[in-house]
Amino acid sequence: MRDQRMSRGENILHARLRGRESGKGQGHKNTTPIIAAFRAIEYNNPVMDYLQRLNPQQREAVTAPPGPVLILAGPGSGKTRVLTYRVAYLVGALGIRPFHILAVTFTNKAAREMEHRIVAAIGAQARGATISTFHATCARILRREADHLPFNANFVIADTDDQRRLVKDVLQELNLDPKQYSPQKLHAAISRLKNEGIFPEDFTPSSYGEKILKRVYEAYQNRLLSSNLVDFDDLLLWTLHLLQTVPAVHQRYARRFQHILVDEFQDTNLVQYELVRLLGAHHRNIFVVGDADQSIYSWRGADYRNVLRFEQDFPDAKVILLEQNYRSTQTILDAAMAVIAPLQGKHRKRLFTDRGAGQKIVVRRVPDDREEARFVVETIASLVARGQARPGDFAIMYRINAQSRVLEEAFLRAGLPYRLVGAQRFYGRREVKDALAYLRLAHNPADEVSLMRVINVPPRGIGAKTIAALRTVAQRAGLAPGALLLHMAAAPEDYQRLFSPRALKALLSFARPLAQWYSLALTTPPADLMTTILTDVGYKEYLLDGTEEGEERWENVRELHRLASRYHDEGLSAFLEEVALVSDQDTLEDADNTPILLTLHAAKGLEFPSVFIVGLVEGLLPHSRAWDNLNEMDEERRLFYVGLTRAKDQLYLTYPETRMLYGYAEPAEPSRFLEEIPPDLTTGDHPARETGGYQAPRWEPAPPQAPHREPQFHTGDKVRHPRWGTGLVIGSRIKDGAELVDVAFESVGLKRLDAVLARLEKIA
DNA sequence: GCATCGGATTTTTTT
DNA sequence: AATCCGATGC
Repeated sequence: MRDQRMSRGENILHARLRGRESGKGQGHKNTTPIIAAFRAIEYNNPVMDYLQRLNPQQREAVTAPPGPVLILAGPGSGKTRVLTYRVAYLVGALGIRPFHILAVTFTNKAAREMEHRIVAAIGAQARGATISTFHATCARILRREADHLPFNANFVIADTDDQRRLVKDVLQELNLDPKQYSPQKLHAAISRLKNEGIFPEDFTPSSYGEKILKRVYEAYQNRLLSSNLVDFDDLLLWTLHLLQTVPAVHQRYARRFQHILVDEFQDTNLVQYELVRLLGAHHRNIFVVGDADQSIYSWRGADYRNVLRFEQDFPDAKVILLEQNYRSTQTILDAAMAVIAPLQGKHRKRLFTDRGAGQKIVVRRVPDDREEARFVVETIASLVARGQARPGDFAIMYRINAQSRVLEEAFLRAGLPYRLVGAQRFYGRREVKDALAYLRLAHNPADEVSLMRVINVPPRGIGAKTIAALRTVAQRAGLAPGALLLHMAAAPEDYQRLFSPRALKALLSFARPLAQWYSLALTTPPADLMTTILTDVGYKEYLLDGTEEGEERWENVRELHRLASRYHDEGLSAFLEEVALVSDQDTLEDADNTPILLTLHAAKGLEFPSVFIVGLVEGLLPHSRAWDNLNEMDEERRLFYVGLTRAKDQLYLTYPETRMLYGYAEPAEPSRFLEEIPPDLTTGDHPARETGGYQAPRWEPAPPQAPHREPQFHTGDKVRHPRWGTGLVIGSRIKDGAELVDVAFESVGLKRLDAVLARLEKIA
């Protein structure tokens, strides 16, 4: 009731506002109390100041009347700004309670940033709005509504690794040969079904392969449920199911979320679309922002056609195009447009800026990925040294994570700090996963994936045989193996007939502490619980095997402990959820002024003054997986487009003549996308520019390695270093194409330096 | 049950 | 190159 009234009030206010806007010429004749009130808001409210700073299209978007709104926003067109001010406007100008606002993004970082900016715009009155990711929002709803669901509220979120393990397990259970039915592919197929909103029982197989798929999907889903687990896709799927089948729940959330805003709308999948549509079915206050040209997640079920669907489902939607770019130079935009020109689309954009042409794009051909990395590091180092840039101005982007390695090495070698975006690096580590599995188990002993992960780590005499026996007994008892263990700890005598003495002893050695952790988990903060568990099982001693690697692993566990200690008040459940839902982008902190290494995917939504895109060769970008698939090829193109449009001022594009494949160097062709960039926009080694030159016949052995360079410095030379002053060269040699010079400085003594990086000069 | 070795297999991108 | 898997020997 109350909600209804409020939203009617909003509409009245809004109608007045619009009337006033369109009738500007009429002056201030109409001074009803409500308009007077509105003017007071206008002059006292910071939001209204900000409105002045938006361009007409942005302002139109921000102040659009409630109802369906579709914003098609080119890169750098101020889309985050529009979203942020829209929320600020809803609250500050229309008086909507934040409680009624739901803004969804794809990463926690984006959500945090939006919240931060909203608070900056309208202050503390913004508190209470739900600004979060799809997945986190759904997880919250599921926990609250667990009564209606086939799992309970302390479910744990299964990550990709868990999911893959489960599929493998299931294959074994069904006696299917994992070589014949790739777990990877089956898992992908299951995920695709889930993203389309299809539960196992809804799936009608139409071929033998699909029959198998259905069986695996069913078994997989049963395993998840019996473990009280939920995978990423389930978070969305179960929430949709809930809204569709439980009217009371649907009403509750549809009433609560009177205004829904969605960022990166082109990356929503069908289930997400349906969620939004259902939640907004009554009030229709749905404000979505997207750019079909930046759709790069179709492999994850994202469907940019949701943009079209939206237009169909809400034919009265206000559609606003944001085309002016405030980020990049025209040169960069021209290159970006050339790259996506071959794509077909309804609204082909024209990107423009008033920033001017700017610098040409630097294109660089290099012999291999190591030289490429060296080029990147040297370029950065020399620009920074000359005071022309700050280290934090640079981002280096690549197609696949494996490419980061060489880059990291180059930075390390040069002694320059860098930051790598990627959570997997940490959360994917074995020791981190082990420690988390213990915590998950203490929280939810039914979790079979976690149980199997750590039941014999460190080794405690529970091998395949014992595990099989445990599973059989558990199945007969109708319990999850973990639950059975708890019972076993309480009443070991019941199990003497069921297990061999040896197996029973081994199982009890795990079951007893498990039971303790389980009761401890209710009251103990996560970090303390972790300490207890790891001490109980002797995990530290297990890791510290005297090797350096062991030290490193233990260090990672301690890092996890530090993270856990931040959840002292929120508790274990919150910690586990947070850990499951961190995205790669979330690991990026913008403060620390160092170059950033990241995949092109992770770069979406970010911007940097200078951007390197490396590895621009066929097979990498476009990735070889896309070679025989037009849709995927288009997506590769968009991915490159996303990368290009991250740059504000300067782009560097590099392509090695070889690429590494499974540890071997293979000859590589320049990327077709690179060739499509008009050469005029570039300087350096654009592939089209070398057509006149001599080209070695392909079949001949590769030309001699990188030109063997002679040292430029010789023993006895006098040199000057920008920081250490003058010194005497006492030796020099070429290593990995770099010249390493030993210099005795008058100030600091003996140093070995890279001649280029150190900007060493000869003096007479 | 456990450690070790050799061979196969892998990688696209991520909530 | 690095990890995973299975077979082998203890």
